[in-house]
Amino acid sequence: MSSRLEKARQDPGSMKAKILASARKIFGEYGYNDTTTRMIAKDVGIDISTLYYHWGEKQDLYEAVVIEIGEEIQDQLNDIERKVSGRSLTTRLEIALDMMCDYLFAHPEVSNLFLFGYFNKTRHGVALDNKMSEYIANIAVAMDLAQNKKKVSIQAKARILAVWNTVLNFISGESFFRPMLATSHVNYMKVVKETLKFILVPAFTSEKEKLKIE
Amino acid sequence: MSSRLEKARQDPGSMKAKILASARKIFGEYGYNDTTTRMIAKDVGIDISTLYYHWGEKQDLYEAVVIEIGEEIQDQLNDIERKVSGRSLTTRLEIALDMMCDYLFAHPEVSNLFLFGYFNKTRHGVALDNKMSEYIANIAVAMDLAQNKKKVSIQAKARILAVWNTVLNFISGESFFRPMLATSHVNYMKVVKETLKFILVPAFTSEKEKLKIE
DNA sequence: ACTTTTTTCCATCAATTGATGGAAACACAT
DNA sequence: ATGTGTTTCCATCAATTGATGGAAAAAAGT
Repeated sequence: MSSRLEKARQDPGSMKAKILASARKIFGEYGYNDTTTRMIAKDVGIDISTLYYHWGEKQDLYEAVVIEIGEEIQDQLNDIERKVSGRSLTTRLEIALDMMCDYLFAHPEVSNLFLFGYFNKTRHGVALDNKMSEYIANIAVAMDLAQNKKKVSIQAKARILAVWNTVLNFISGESFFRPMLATSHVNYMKVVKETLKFILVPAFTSEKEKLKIE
Repeated sequence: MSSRLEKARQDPGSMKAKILASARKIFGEYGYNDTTTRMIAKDVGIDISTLYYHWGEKQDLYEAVVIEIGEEIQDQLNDIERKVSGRSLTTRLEIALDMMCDYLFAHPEVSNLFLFGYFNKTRHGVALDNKMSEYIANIAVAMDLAQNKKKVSIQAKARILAVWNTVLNFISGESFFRPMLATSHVNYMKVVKETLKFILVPAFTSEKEKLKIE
């Protein structure tokens, strides 16, 4: 299935790639179980047997989507790490939150698929679990919560998870939260960024001082 | 359907009530679409037509579950408000987080159903949306983020949402997060509480000082 | 003991869904 | 043009699922 994904990447105009793109969109909107192969096929404009011809089982197609997104996240984290290196902790946090928000708001299916993966009891092949631990370790080091990728305390991990989730929730929950806030999409993005900084920056910057004591 | 719920409440030993209890469990575990009426019936130990005899459509049963949980949350918030009144902001936050965590860890299906409701594009009748705005306004006042229930700023609302989501995520995501933290259930609960306080208390207590300036 | 009402289960339906076989349509080299 | 391999679609299957009709069983009323 990894080779299938590679082929789709090699030729973005190929039917394989088109199907993958639609699959990503639909899976991201409805989750694995609520997405039917017919929905994806209709979105591409093909018969479902054509979809099966190119991708085989529904599961394989889903896994390809998950893998693709996993790599995208990794790229994004690398980008962020490059941009924030050398800055102060507060600035690092602010830039990281801004960049992550921009990316996720532009690709809302990503946060949806993450959250679907978290809370679904019924597992569908490869989840994002695998890479998750790695991401967390990297972020912990980048945010000065750990000196060594190998040795990240449980507290540090939990804090990263809290941050990560808070971001994902605001993106995925927009259709639910925005009516409550009675505001536009553009202003919602602004408020989300503000709120994230408001909540997260104090915690981690005052922790910096606590660390000196320890 | 409200009268149906009332009947179930009147006699907790009734078949109606047993079905409701099982429905709450199963819906909370798998979400609306991934729960079949057969799963619930099997959990109760009855035939599915018995279930339909008592509750009618699947949707009605689901709505009854949502209503029940909504009322439970309201009670819980009232409890909290009673206990924290008069305390300092920091203490209020700490007590509120502790109590909410205790309740949600004891009833994990509650946070699951909340999150399912947030992110599902396919709506299933009554969601928890309605009460949500009310809850937020109440919490905002209780946490000194607003003077008046009627006038809660968009920033205040967003902050409450962030806190609320962070809590829900840790509860619902336990099966996903705990392996990453490689710890026991009991210790997970402890770490979650610590993490929530770590992240949330500084944000809101330093805001308190900012407010004096404004 | 008898009706009458309520409750439970068996059998079944129609719609949806993941998946496949096989025929047609297409592409392309010779 | 002919043959070969690829791609696409139509028809269909088996399993699942929400839902119902009707008969049996249980409870309640007289």
